[in-house]
Amino acid sequence: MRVVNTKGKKFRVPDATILRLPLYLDKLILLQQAGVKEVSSRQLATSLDIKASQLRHDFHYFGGFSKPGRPYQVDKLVPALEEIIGVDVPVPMIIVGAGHLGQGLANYRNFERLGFPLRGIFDVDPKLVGLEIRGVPIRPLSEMTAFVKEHGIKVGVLTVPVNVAQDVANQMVAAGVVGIWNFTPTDIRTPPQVIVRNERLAVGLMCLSFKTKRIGQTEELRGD
Amino acid sequence: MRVVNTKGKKFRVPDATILRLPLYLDKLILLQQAGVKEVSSRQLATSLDIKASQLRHDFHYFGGFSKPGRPYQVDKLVPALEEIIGVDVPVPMIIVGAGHLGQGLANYRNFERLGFPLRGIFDVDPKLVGLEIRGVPIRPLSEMTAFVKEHGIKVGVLTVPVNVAQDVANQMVAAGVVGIWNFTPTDIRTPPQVIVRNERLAVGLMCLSFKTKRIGQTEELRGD
DNA sequence: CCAATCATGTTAGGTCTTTGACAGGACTAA
DNA sequence: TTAGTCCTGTCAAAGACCTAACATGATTGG
Repeated sequence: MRVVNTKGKKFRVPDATILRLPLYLDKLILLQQAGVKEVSSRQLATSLDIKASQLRHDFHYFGGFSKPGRPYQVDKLVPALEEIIGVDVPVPMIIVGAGHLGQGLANYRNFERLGFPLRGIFDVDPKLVGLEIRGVPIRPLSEMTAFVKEHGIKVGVLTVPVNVAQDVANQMVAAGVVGIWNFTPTDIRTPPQVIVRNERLAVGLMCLSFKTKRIGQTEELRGD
Repeated sequence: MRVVNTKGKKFRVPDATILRLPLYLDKLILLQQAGVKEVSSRQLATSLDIKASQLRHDFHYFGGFSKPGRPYQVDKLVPALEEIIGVDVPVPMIIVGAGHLGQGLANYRNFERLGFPLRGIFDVDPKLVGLEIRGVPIRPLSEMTAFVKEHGIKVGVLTVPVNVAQDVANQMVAAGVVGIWNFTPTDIRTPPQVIVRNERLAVGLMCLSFKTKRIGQTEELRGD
């Protein structure tokens, strides 16, 4: 994965590093909210269950964010990472499907903070239309296409029932959405220029279960 | 990560492979539901955006699931993977926090299919207590500890407001839960033998945004 | 029966990622 | 000032992982 730095110079950054940047930012924002001003690579790395040298190595791709002898300043690191990840340029999004999962996500305050302002919520159910969640009204699905075009919506969250997922996704793509965050447990087909991220919750659960089942076997498996 | 195969022989399987197994299973179950009987490594790999040789390599750690010349049989592969991952031994779970997110997760049918039967839902709100979601009643939080002990609950899903997350997690741990699936956007502290999986939804969103923002730059960045 | 095709199992080699080690800057206390 | 401590930036070596390539087996059509 190639990235362009502030001086317009191109340099290569490993995918593995890119994937960790959001984790760093997420943790740093928690620290910032807790009033922490400085954090060392060791502290930050420990809290993320990785090695400090790896964290410094990652930061090194971007030139480093401190100088030898001084820990990182949270208030400087957060905006620096936000710019690298692209959080500083807001990406307006909509949620399609206002069932419990959709409403639950709509209540997540952190999305705004992370550059994803929620601009609209859509559903076919007339009983839901008109309700407001944190100031954002639920609109009829039929208005979605016009809304996306008018507000330049880039990302859509798909939280509809499985059986209509593909159909609704098609509408989103036709309206101009370029990224779909798919919470339905099925695959959806899209043109190649549209990016789909499948949030397969069951996968996370399986990983957790895999680990918990091996707790009792620690003795036997020691030495890994 | 070490794993024991059916003959009781120990062999090492890379972490990266382990993490892909749930993805394979997830996709295969979709195929199975669609009535597909056979699938080649190429087809399966393409749908997951990985190389076919990698998939075969992964399967090779477990001895392979077919023989040269014949594609994989979905109906044999699914149970084989289920046993390896541990899905065949059910892990009863509860959801703590019956807000929208909690209710949304409670509606996810796939969890049962994947070995995680939902046994209980808990909340402090008296207005929610007594409601049923797919046959599972919402109970008062005060009954959680006894319930966990009585039913041998192993995994708890944490979908409570941020400010009470740590407190509720403490109660879960004290009751005997060994795995916590944390949906609150904060860190929770637990004894080392309790496994916490943080489902940082914002991280997934950031990865999606990172990719969508680079669509327009493809020209410039070609050659990665 | 034979050739062509399609498929997996298996391995070695290359690539990517992580890790430990260390040079040197900054701060603190005496 | 100086010794001690803590910290980052940097790099090379070790380790983990991925991939292309190929041997071999199954199937199909002629």
